[in-house]
Amino acid sequence: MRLASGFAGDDVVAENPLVRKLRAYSDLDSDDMARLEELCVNVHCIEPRCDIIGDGQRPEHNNLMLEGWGARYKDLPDGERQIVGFLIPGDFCDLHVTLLGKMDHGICALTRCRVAYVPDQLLTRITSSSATLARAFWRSTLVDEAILRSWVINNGQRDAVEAVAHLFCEMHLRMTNVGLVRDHQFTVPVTQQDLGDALGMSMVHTNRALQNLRAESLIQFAKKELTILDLDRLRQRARFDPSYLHLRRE
Amino acid sequence: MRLASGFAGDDVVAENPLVRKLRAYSDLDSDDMARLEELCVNVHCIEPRCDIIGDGQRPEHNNLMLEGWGARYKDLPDGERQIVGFLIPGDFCDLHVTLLGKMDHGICALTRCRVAYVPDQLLTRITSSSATLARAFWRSTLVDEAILRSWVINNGQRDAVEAVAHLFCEMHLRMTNVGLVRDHQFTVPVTQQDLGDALGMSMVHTNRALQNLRAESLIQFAKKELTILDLDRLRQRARFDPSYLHLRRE
DNA sequence: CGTTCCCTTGACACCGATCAACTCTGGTGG
DNA sequence: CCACCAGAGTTGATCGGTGTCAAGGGAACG
Repeated sequence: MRLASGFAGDDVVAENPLVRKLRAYSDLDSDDMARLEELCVNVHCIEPRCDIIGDGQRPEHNNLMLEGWGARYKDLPDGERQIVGFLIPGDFCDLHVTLLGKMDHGICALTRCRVAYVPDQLLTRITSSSATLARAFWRSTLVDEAILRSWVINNGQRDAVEAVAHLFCEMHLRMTNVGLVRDHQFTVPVTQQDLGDALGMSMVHTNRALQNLRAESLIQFAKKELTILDLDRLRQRARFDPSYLHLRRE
Repeated sequence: MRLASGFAGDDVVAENPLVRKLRAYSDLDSDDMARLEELCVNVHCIEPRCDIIGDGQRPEHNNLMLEGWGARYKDLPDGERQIVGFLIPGDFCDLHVTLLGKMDHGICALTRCRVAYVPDQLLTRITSSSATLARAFWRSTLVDEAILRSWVINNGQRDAVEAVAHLFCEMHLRMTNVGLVRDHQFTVPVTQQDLGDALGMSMVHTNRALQNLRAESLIQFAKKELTILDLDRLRQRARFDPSYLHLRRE
């Protein structure tokens, strides 16, 4: 299977993104991988700027992102929107949220997305048939939590330029992890408004932080394509420590 | 069993805090509750300002807070500290983090704490013997994640006064949930420095935000005791919506 | 070829950081 | 009993980062 993302250059890249992602945390045998493929049969397309699942809804299945980017968001009473997470291929939107009942935030598509609807029973069947996979899912939720902690730090302790740089470093690793980075370049299909909503700053100031990073020759960012010109210096600028992502390489 | 916290007024309050907490999410039968009690046998005392588990350590057991307050924190290269979570009785410090290997943040005691060391095998044995408990643990980790999202919003979109008010509303509900609130009053054993570290603001400004809330007759806060004078107005001021905590009442 | 969305730039106001000094409290020891 | 001290809280003055407002530019698209 070859994804339409335009990055499918070799077999590894063309793999199922969920498989790619989980292999970063655990060794999977071919049975495990086959089981993961099973999860991705019921695939739907979502148009950009449409909700994959809205705030307050009760999901009937788990949404698994196969292609495209999404954003977790929360709309506030005063009309502001905070983005609390970006979703890329291989990410579950709402793993086990059926346990909680209602969603306490929404998830919307930033691009046209391909999303697999995974029934709860299928998920429980698969995790109970493979302890490895059960652990791999656990690990991925723990990493999601670690990412959230790093976002709290981002909004709390870093200035504008550091915050943008840090987010780019994080997305660079996560995208690499699912094989979507080529020559230090990858798609970041967000507007500067979205970036600001994620980092808790205004669009104007986000723009100036980006210009700052460009002026220092650390990145290029145009037409939703991000190129990292000097990874080491970018990470220094962001005070980025990749350990919270718990990837086996790095 | 009667906790030494000084709040043990009736039998319900005197219950194991873990039992109290999980009953907010799920119906537990007496077997389940007995199993939870089993988790709390190996209890240790931690002195204030000591690490319960340090950044980078590999935990050999799960730490369960039985009494006292703790803080998740991350020290940054420049000497700043960001607190990314408060731990109160009934909270697991590092549930399943053994799956990830190293801790990516530290947890320190804010007061003298009583902490149960729960071996991994015991935890897995108990969750596999009761589907209800397995689900209850899942739910509590999902709520932890929801709390983190609200902290991102706190640091991103709210001004100083709102942020403090929101944190107090959250702690009020969480403390109520484990029976540690009496007459709208409960212990919040943090310094204004700690508060600032949690909210991403300076101690001086935290102080001014507190004075603001006091001037509006919304709270009293002295000697680590917080009294909520007008819950409705405090929640309005904080734009607090309790649904993210997914408690069955509220 | 005009509309729309997104990016960019400048001016200005303000929130919150920083620095510094002072108070208050509780604890310790003479 | 008092002197001293350390930690926490409080206050005022000043500075800088960021938000806000407003206007203009550029690219994609029908």
